[in-house]
Amino acid sequence: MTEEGPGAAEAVDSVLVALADPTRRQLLDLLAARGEVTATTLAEHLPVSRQAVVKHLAALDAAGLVSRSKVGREVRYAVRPAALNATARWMASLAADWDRRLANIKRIAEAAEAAERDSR
Amino acid sequence: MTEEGPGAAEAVDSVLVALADPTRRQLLDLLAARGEVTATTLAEHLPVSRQAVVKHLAALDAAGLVSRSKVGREVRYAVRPAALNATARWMASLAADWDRRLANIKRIAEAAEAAERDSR
DNA sequence: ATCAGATGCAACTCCAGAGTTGCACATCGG
DNA sequence: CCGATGTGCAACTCTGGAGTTGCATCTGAT
Repeated sequence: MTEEGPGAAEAVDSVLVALADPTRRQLLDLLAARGEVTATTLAEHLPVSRQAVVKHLAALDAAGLVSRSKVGREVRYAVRPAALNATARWMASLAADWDRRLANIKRIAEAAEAAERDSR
Repeated sequence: MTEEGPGAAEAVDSVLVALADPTRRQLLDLLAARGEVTATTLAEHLPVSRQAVVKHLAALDAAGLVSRSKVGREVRYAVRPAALNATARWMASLAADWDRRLANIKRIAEAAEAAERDSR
């Protein structure tokens, strides 16, 4: 385990940074609900300009969370679940790792306490 | 579903924001590896000042990712897996939701294509 | 009592990124 | 061809957060 190919750490980083912004999460919600949508259409449903939406979509694209496809003169974006899934698994394994270490520490602490009790 | 108590969205937000910073992730790594550590000790293993570490720990504490415990004159921090686990589950269900919607959209698109083929 | 180590508080600098505006460039419809 | 719509590019402002420094405060040890 802990072997998920080169650049895995950077991928997780970009996904976390992307998800940290509430506007970007809202964009992902809209994309998940509507399928393929253009930046202009998305901007109509948000309190920010089209350019701001475009920048956010660029960040989401760099993180692998959305896909771009040009259709005629417009660019349609769609949600891409793979990266989110990978990050969710990374997070779950990290939490499991913490649990394991905490159990270890607790065990050691109890052993030390027992030794202390015996010594006096 | 989608009913995880009041403030669930804010909790997820604070966890994502906390995890978005590389220094804070490094702090979590150190805490997971060493158990209970003080801010001063953590700062010795990082390229930033103790005050910076304290601020990061405050953010992690607010997100529920670490716990504080005063022991004499020092304050020891420890990792707390629950919040990370909850966020991992939230993320996994979100990814599953996207998958479901994408499957739906694909089905509709294929049905439309079939209708198009029949009509001509 | 006193010194040293640890934490808390406050004010400050600095910069990445969120958002904007303006305009140039492509493309579709008539 | 021409107007309308959609996109791309660039420069700009501005706020929040990351980091620092200085000092005050508290506690443990000799």
